[in-house]
Amino acid sequence: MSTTRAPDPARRNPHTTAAILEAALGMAREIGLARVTIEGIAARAGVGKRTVYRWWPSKGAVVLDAWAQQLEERLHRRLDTAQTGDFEADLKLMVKDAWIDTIGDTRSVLASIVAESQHDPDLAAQFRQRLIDPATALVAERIRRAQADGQVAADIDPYRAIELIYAQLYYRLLVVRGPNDEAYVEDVVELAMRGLRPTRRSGA
Amino acid sequence: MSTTRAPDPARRNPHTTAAILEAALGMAREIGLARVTIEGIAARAGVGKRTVYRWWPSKGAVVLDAWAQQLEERLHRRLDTAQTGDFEADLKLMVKDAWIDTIGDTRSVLASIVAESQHDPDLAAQFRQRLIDPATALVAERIRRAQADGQVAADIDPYRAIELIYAQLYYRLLVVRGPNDEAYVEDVVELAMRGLRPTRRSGA
Amino acid sequence: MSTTRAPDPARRNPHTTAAILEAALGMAREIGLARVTIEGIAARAGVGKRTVYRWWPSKGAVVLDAWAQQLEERLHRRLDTAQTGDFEADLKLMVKDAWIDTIGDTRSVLASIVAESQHDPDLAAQFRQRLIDPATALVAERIRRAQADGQVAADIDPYRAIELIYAQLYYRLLVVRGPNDEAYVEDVVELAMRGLRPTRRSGA
Amino acid sequence: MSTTRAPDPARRNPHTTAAILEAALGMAREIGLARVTIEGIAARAGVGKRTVYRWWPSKGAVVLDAWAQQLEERLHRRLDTAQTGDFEADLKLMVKDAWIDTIGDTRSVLASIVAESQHDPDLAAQFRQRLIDPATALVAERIRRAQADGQVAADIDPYRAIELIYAQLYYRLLVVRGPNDEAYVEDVVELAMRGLRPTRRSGA
DNA sequence: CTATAAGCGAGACGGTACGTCGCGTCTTGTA
DNA sequence: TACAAGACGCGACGTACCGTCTCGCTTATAG
Repeated sequence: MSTTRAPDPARRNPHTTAAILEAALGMAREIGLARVTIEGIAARAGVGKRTVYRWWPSKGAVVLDAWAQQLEERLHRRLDTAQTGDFEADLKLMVKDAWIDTIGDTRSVLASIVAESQHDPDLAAQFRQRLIDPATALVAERIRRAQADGQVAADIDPYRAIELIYAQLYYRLLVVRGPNDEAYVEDVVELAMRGLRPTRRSGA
Repeated sequence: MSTTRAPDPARRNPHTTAAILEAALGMAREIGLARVTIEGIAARAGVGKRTVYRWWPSKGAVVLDAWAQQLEERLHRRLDTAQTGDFEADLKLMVKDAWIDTIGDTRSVLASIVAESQHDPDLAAQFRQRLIDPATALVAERIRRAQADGQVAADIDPYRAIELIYAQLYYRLLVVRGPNDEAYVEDVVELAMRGLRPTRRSGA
Repeated sequence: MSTTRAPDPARRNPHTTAAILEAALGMAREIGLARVTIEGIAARAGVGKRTVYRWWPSKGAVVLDAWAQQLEERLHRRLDTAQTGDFEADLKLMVKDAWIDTIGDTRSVLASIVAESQHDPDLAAQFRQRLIDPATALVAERIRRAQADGQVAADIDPYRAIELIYAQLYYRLLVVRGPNDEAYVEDVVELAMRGLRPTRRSGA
Repeated sequence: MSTTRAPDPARRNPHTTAAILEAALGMAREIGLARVTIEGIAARAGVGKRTVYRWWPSKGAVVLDAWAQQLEERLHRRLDTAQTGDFEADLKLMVKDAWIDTIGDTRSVLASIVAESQHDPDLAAQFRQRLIDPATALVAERIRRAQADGQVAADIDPYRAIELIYAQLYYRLLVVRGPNDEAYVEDVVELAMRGLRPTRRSGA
């Protein structure tokens, strides 16, 4: 009974889809998401505006889609292989891989997606679902192992531990100036670890 | 020799200024900064658009100005009076005052100003200058005293300590869902304090 | 290679076009072309400004278009049927038809289009092409026949003869006050005819 | 009891006045009256807008004032000295003096003042009073003498005769393209004279 | 010989309209 | 039915001038 019929994904043209995603991500990196427009994406992809609107609800969604896809390609190389016995070392590896190697040169895209999602709850949800949640789950698992090992205090909520680390990175990305490089990631993890380690004297 | 002359602040009409700031902040709270327009601000303030553009470069700047001014009025009530001997207690008081009592009900304005500042470096600079820096300076001073007291490890950079706390608050505001209330502030400070206290073993 | 593509006339919406033309002419008659605005036309036609700008370069062009179209509808009724044997009588009929019956109540629109065309060469060209030239051609033909008949001196340029007549009408319209009615048209033609008739004595 | 007092002409600053008139005329000649603005005049004259509005009601009035003043300076050289016995020759001299020598290079200013006066009745009145009427009176006098001489038919209204001539010049200025030079002035007068001369047969 | 009322420069102000951009919906024609 | 193309109604952009106003400064009589 709906007036506007839902599009049929089976008939979706993959070349068109790829062209749109590439145009969107390219423009976001070149001029910033804020200055990207759907008209611009469509023109650059050689596509009608209608076609963009058919498959995505907003420019943020297109760019998130394109960007997340690129991240996923970069991602599955390492992460779960980073499994030495030393939790702090592993943590540094995991965070560096995610923040430096994977996100790396597209940090401004990340920043503008977070910005955009402040007034677009759907985008915010998509963002968390596609980026925050998977990354978090992976690290949470490792933290739980570290708690079993006794390398992390048992009374700490793994998700709060993750917040403690990522919050610092996002804070530098979004709020204050300052380096956000490999050395900083190490510092971030070290500062966090001070609070995560079991209190030694407690057992004495 | 300049084509566009700078306006003379001495001739600025204070009633007009106040009307614009009030309109801007009101609209930002009601419909969100993203949907605020300069046209709308001007209309609501009963003012020509030109008058807004004469004194502010962007809608973000107007809203930041209005909001910061409101915060400053709320602010000078407590902050520096929060001086018991217990650093952790003081810290909780200071952060609660800033985050709950002062910012409190205008958190969405804060979020959208940070969002806007992702593609507006001037706004970002203004934001840091008017909000981040003063709040930071105050807390940094207290941390230094706590280091002298031995309540905070001497090898910690006070600014990193502040980041450790505020980053958590901003992370919940901007990136992940979750309560951001008084109880959370306490938790944030407690988690941070775990890492800030001097390592007991060092003296042994 | 062109930045701004030309719009495709085939996709022009005829209802929209008609609404714009009607609005434009209506406003020009009611408040005068000088106080007509494109914004106003668009609003009255229930149309976006963009749509007006897409098809016409200026408000003068819209009004000229609307007005000329109306004149053309009024026109094809008579003009060429005015063919008695008496040239002066025919001339009076033709000019009255054009100036009184056709232009008649829209004289102020004519005046303001001429005014506007003083600083808009494109409009001036359009105006001549759509109004002056066709009217002139028709009368010129009749004058040539009168010259063959011996009712008009053979050594006179038909276009100068037409100027002699129309110039008087436009002069009253644009420059000096005074009636510009049916009686005046007769007077204008009579005064012109004094100079157009063959010099009688020449043959004696 | 009037709220806004009339300005006192005795206290008017002649330097200011001159600067405004010069700026206005200069701009009208350079960019056309249509693109002249009161703001522009004031800026170029180094004068406050208020001062312009104090003494003139519109930009058209300023430019007319400046232009008429210049014409008056140029004018009193000849006109009434053009008094040979031959009316046609005198007429040519008078019209050439007015149209070629006096108005000459400022014809576009004349055109735009006539244009402007289509929607500004005050300007229209000023224009006729300062330019049309004096020029007309002078020629009318000479025509009356020619009627007494028998060089012009007695049954012709001198003002209609003047219209017959000037209308042709204004028509070329305002409505159609074509030369408007010395040769054309001669042609205009000659064509008009065909109709103005007494009908020879009348005496038979 | 002051003082008080212009004229004047400067330009802020509330407005209206400009001409442009991008939105999201729509229609048309092609494959 | 997906798609390229783009017209359309709409709302906002940032700018230009409008004509009025308020501010100090200067200038020129009138007390």
